[in-house]
Order: sequence, then structure tokens, then C-alpha cells
Amino acid sequence: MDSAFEIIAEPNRRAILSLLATSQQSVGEIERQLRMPQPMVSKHLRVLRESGFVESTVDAQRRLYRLKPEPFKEVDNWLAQFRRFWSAHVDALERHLDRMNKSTPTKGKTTKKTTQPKP
Amino acid sequence: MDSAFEIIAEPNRRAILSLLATSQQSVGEIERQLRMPQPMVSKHLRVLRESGFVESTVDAQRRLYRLKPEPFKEVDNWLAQFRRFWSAHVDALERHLDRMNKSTPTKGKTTKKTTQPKP
DNA sequence: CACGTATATGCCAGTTAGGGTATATTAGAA
DNA sequence: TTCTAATATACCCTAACTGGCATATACGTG
Repeated sequence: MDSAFEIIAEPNRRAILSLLATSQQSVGEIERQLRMPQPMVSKHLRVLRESGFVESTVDAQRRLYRLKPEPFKEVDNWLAQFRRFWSAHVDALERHLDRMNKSTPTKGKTTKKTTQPKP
Repeated sequence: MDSAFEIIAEPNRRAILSLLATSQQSVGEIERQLRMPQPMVSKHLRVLRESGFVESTVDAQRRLYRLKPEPFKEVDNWLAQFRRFWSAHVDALERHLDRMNKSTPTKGKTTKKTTQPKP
């Protein structure tokens, strides 16, 4: 289990990563927020640590875990080769998504001007 | 094995997807390019098809496989929550990566102008 | 030191995915 | 229809991952 892809294949690990995306957390905090048995949390954290997704620092008896960027970049990098492809299909999706977006304007880059059928 | 993440966890499947990123391919073409036994190709293609990563059309006895965008977007979407985080670290990596990039200029967005020490 | 909290690790069991090989299916050609 | 090419499927086997539980380790406190 070496590639970043296999690491994020596990749902609980993705959940942990999502938690850490907000801010660093101790094992116990993760345990409580995800309602996951502690040994399980520790084991997944080990996998995440050994694959470079997270790092930890000591705080008394606690260990504080936080994200590390590299593996994410690796995934993103692989994904890049498909961006060109799926963005060709976005036009169709765009209209659909525009209806849902309205709340999170993100970057305003995809907002081209699809005739704006709703003024 | 349902989530898009588990699908792309498999290296051979990622290889197939990368192949298809260029253009659609028949099973035999994939088989030859990846030097993979034909039943293996078919099995992986089945998984990719059932998870929505690819679709196929019939061409005589051949089946032509091509990508479908949705699952990629799903992955990209999950990744999005970490972008803010890792882009804070990019500055440090940028210099390092620029040395390797030189061959694949991709978008010319990260190519800022890091003093170019080697003309 | 004894004790409690926080975290890590070891061991076991169940499951499942992936590879290999043989075989079935589908479609075109002779 | 028979033969051949292209692709799909079935079956078996092994390896590996995940979860659960018990226990070990680390650290602070009284």
C-alpha cells in the first residue's frame, strides 16, 4: 500500500483527512468527532503518517496531527491529465451546476456567460 | 468497491485511464500498449465501466472505450477542500518543482520566474 | 512510586480484490 | 455453416486490508 491513491481509497481515512483540513486535531478529538474506536484511529493515522499525508507533534500525552501537502499534490497532478478532457464536458454541466452554485462563487473563473437565461 | 477512490487505487486501472485520456482505444490496443493479459484488461474495464469512469461503443467485434467525466469530478471535488491548504505550502515547493518541470510546461501558471538559474 | 489518561501496537478473523488460466460469447469472413 | 478474431466471463487461489479486542507504552499527577 504505497501510492497515495490506495491511502485515500479508505473512507475512514478520507474522513480523518477532511477533519484535519480544518485544523490540527489530537487522536482523541478525531476519535470523538468520527465516533471511531481509538485503536482504529491510531492505526489509520499510522498509515497516513507513513504515507506522508500527515505529521504529528507531541503535546503532553496528546499527539497533534496535521496535514502535509505532498501526497495531495501527487493525486492532483495525476488528475491534471484529465482536466482538459472533462472541462470539455463542463459546458453541459455548467448550466446545471450554476443553479446550485449561486451560494459558493469560488473563483468566478468558470462563470463565462452562458447566455444567462435568468436575469 | 463503489467509491471512485477505490477504483483509481488500482495502478493498472490508472494506467488504462491515462491511456484513454489521449483518445478512445479498443481492448486489444490497451492490451498491447500496457502489455497486460486480455482477460485482465477486460476485467478492469468492466470495473471502470460499472463505476462510470468509461463507456464503450461497439465497432464490429471491437469495443471502443472512452472516458466519462463524472467520477473524475467527484475526486477533484473532494480534493478541493485541501487546495487552500496546500497552496500555502506551494511557494516552497515551487522552486523545487520548477527544476523538474522544464519538460512539461502544462499551463505556464506555476512558471513564475524563479530567477531561472540555468539559461 | 502508584495511578490515570492518551495513544500505540499485537494478534486474530473475516472479507474481498486481483491475477492466472480456461472457456464462453459475439461478430465478421470464407 | 464453419472458422477466426475480439472480447467477456467463470473459477480458483493467494495476499492483503480492515475491524475488534486486549494489551503495551508514554506522559503527567498526586
